[in-house]
Amino acid sequence: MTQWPFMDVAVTLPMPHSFVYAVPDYLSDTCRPGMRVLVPFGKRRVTGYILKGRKDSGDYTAKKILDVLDDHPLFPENEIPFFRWVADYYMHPLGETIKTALPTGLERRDVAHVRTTEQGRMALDTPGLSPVESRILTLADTRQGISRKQLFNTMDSPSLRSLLKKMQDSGWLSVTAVLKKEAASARLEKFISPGEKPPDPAKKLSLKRQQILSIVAEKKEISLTALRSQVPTAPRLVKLLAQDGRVTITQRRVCRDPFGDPVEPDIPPELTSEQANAVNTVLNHLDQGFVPYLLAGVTGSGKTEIYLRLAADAVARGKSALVLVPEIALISQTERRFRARFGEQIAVIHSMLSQGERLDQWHNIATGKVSIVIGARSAIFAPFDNIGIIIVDEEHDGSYKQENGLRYNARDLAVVRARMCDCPVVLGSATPSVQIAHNVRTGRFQQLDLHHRVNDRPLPQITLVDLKKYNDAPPMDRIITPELAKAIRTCLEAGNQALIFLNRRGFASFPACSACHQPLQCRHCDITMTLHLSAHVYKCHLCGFCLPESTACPSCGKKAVKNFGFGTEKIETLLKTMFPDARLARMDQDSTARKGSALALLKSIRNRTVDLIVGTQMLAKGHDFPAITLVGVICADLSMNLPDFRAGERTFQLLAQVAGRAGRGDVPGTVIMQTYNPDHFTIEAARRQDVTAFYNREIPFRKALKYPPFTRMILVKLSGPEKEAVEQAALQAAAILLQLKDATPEMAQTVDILGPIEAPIPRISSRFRWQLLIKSPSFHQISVLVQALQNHPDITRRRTISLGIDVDPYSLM
DNA sequence: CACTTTGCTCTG
DNA sequence: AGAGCAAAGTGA
Repeated sequence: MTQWPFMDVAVTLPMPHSFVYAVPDYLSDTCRPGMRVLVPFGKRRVTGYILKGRKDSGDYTAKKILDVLDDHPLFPENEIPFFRWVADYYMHPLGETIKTALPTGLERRDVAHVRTTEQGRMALDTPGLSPVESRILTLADTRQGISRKQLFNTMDSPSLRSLLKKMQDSGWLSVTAVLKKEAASARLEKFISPGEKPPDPAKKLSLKRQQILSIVAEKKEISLTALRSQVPTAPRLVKLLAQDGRVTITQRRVCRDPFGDPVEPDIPPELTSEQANAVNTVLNHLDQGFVPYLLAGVTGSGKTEIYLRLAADAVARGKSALVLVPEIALISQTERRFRARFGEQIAVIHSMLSQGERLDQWHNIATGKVSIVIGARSAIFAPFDNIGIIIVDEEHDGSYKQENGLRYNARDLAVVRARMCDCPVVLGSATPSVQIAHNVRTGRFQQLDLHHRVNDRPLPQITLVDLKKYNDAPPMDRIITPELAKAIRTCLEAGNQALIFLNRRGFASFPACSACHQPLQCRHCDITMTLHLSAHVYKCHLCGFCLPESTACPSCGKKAVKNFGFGTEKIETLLKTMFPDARLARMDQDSTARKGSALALLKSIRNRTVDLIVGTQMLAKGHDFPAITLVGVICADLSMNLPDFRAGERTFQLLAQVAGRAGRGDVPGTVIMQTYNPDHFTIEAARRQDVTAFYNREIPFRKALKYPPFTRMILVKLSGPEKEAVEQAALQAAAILLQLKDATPEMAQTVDILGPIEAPIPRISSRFRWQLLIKSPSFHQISVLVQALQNHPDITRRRTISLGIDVDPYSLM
């Protein structure tokens, strides 16, 4: 291997370009692209990623790499162009893009710490000390001191900077750089194997030692942890035995296993003719390299089996397969089926893994131990160097879009990465997004169809119930109408399961004061809080702020808060009184917060230890529960009136998906959908589960209003702690954009700048929010425009205002 | 004038 | 991002 004297390094800081570092001799054998390094950067040390070697340092005097933090690259060299593409497209610094792609907790950097000196401790007694000063001296009086940043956060005194300087100058405080360690690291374990020396009969061994030797002799090799479970004092004894040469101790990296109980291997079922067709179409066009497919298959048509076959084929070709799935709950199900087929050949990546588990999965991928990955959105960055196919299940799902930091869309990146790897990409959905359906119509995607459910099971019958006719009915009938109640009863009496869907968690979604008529607002955000009865609090769903159940109205001080509105918790209580004999479960963010509880709930549904399940959208998508014959939708219109051009699309998809949970077993399914808008085309299309009808209505609307897929958009979000400053910045940003736009006649024609407007939620976590929407049929135009804005001195200068750039926004909130 | 506060540059 | 420094404020 060529040894380079210098390296291009991307540091984990918001820097647009990479930096050159010198490789010290003692590291020249270890440094390779894809590894993390600790490098000096200005006055401190930060983590960087080696991009490539170079023979000279250019015009720079390169500083030396201080340390190499990996013994194996975290990503293959051929993934770097992909990272560059992502950084470029989403206008995010390269180093931070790579950091987002990698498992969390791998960063090391210097953090400035402030510590009280002996002199400072004595100064505490001096009179005339300001309360701020004594507070600092107290806070910083620990072994490590307190990080400068934390100090700035805890005390918002404006002149803190100069005060600290003064206190440092008088010798009360010392400032040191403390190297922050990785939060996640490899787990090392000791393994014991028989030693070189033959057992010495002259030397008498204790019973315990003999026991250890016999275990080790029998097992050939055993981990110290396993040995300790048999002989508690093993750690000490083993060390002594090793000194005598009777055992050998080796330390090795071990994998923290996130998999639960083993899965029985399955027998691949025979494909339906439709399934076989789809599989063969993809396989017959492998020689064409990159081909994007939309696998449009109705709910229950057996898309997963197609994924399994395609992945198997990729592995047989000596390549790897990347499978993206929207959420953890779904991963568990897909993971089971993949493990049943492929055994231990798979890795999983999702948010319910611990940092260490995620690192180990990543390591298994990067070192080629596995060739299939199943994961949520971030798995699109899996460090494979030889991808044979990329699959995106439930392509339409919004959870593929990351909504903070690097705002990427994993579904879109799947297509980009497939193009770079020159391999097919299959996006599957029963309710394809308007975007992808449009790509099929314009010939950019190939469509694979599954019109029939497996075993020709019928799609469920969907009945709409008009909620308007219950406007004057008792409250109970307005939430669970007599039609729905009757259907649940019939379902339960037949011994089947029913799923009740409401896309809103909590007990009461609209607490308001009966004295002053003000809704109960969050202190930090401009939204109404939600009552969570089981936790006895009102909770803000945006920032997590809580008020006790017994709170007085914040605006008038009277204890007169009444709980209007309803969520899943309330439905659960209602159903409990209506069907006291039914075994009831609720599945939403609150009931699945604990690790493993989501899995336990899904298991109880599959094992039929519950009859009636209330849930939010985490239950609506993708699951296969054969015993569910009834799906009840409490309110079909909830997501429809959001200020977002995709509200209709989302509503349609959600309703069609949730309906698809019914009738996946031998008994045909029924769906009762309660709605205030039974005549709306979105609801009507969902009732008939008619994707085409929905598009035919939706497409002209998108075209007329110049929305995607007919336009490209970038949403520019500005936020900051001061209302006026944010507004000023937004107006200025708009002026800059407008000027740039008008300077180019072509842009003046085609680019639309909407806003600036105050965001639909004007304040979240005490930050005020404004936004601008930039539209044009040409992505290049808006990209150039926003990049110019991002680099504009008037914008970069304002340090209290943060600029968020959302390319291809999914939500306009 | 002494001392803050703020803006700007630079980091290999 | 964060550190250092120069320039602009601020109050006598």
